[in-house]
Amino acid sequence: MDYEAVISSFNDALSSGKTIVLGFKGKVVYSGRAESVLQDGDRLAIIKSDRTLLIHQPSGSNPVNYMKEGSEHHLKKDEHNLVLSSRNLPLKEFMDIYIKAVYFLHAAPLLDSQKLQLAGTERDMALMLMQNPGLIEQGFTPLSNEEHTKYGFIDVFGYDRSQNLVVVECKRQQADLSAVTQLRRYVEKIKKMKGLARVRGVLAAPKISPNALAMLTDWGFEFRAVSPPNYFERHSQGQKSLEDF
Amino acid sequence: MDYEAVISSFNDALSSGKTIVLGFKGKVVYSGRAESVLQDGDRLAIIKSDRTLLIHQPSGSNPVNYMKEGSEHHLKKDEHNLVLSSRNLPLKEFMDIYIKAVYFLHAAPLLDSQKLQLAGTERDMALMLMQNPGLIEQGFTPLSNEEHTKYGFIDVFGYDRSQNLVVVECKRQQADLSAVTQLRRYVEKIKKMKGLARVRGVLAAPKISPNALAMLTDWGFEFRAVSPPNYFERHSQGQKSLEDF
DNA sequence: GGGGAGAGATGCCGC
DNA sequence: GCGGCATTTCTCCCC
Repeated sequence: MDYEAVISSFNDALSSGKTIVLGFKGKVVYSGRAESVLQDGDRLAIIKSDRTLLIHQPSGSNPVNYMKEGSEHHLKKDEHNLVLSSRNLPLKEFMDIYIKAVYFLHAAPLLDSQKLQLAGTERDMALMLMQNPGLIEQGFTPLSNEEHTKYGFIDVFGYDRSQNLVVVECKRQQADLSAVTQLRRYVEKIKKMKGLARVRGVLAAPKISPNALAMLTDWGFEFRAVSPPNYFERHSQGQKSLEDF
Repeated sequence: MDYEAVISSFNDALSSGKTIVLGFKGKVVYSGRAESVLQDGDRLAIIKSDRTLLIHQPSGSNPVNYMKEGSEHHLKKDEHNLVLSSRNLPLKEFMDIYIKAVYFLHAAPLLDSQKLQLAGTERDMALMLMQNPGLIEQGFTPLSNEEHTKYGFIDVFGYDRSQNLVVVECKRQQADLSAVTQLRRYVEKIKKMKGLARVRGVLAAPKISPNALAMLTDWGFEFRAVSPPNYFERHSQGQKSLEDF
């Protein structure tokens, strides 16, 4: 591929805010929050309209290297090869890509103002428990959302039927040791703030790891098997599908 | 763009394990671990040789939607549009992309056997402290790696000059509340395993948040300002650069 | 802008 | 495969 033509197309695309996709063979060197070298291989470079740079290998879901939004990119010829230099001065991050071959270069002015609508998060799970407190236990009475925030980042917070305070920590997937220590931290915070000797801690998650369960029971806390709400599962039998949104 | 030609190119690329890049306008619907809808917009779809699918919007560093390695992908015509259906039956995940326009389609047989060489990780920081125990304090004696692993995932572990056990937790960036609770968990584990009343806990990080510092001192632990080793900074004044590797 | 915490987290290593 | 944990985590929310 003609390097002059590549540089020309690249600069044109960059200045007009197009999204650029480059298939190349080369080496990637990064220096910033850490340091890395990735020896020659075939990769995909993507420069977005916000000047984010992603380097993707032909497998795996994460980029092997990247530069954050607002970075500067310069493509230039260096002896026999192309070099793509990216820098982000405010973040003190630098990347150099030594390009040995260009397989393809494509640029298009992509426009997208949409945001992802997501259901089934931990927040949805907490809302579900506020609306169905019986999923924690009979007689559980959640406090309002206002009061909830007053005590910090506690997912669900309320009283059991004996007027004991209950702190509920939700996890949308299997709860681990850090979920237990997080719950413990919240319970201790409430005890201290309220001057109470007894505050119950409940961990609500679809499942829990054995070690986490051991630590949970050691600390006198409880586990409730609860899964996050799933819009599709709740509505699919009733004719409606996600696609209708 | 001719849809028949697109489908033909796509199927050919997919069956031969090429990496595919598709610039398109359309809607993305996902159902699996959660549920999501993303209304019409211009995006990039990437299918890697391991059949990972990434959907990227024209800004931001993370994919807005994705399907994991090993998913199946089928592109077909549906009335006036194209539909890319992806499914991963073992993971019970599904995605449908309703394509209103194809801006470009490119496929190339990318080959890459290299792994990223990364320096400046938390593990590197722990090794640095093992080799320079004075960074923790004078008289600190780390135990060997074998003994270290015996007690679990503790970063650095040793004795101070008064033969007190010291547990060191490293963070490569600012330490937060969860770093303190993690340290606390390790200290308690060692106390229990060894039957000791006193075990020191040290948090080594470049900095620490105010609340984390408060909790740390509440628990009688200590903070040491230590930054992860940075290969480039250590060698740049001595002529050598990362690029030489 | 910083702190705190979730994420459809992903990826790595160890058992 | 699961468990435990780091990540150049990234992203969002809220102060």
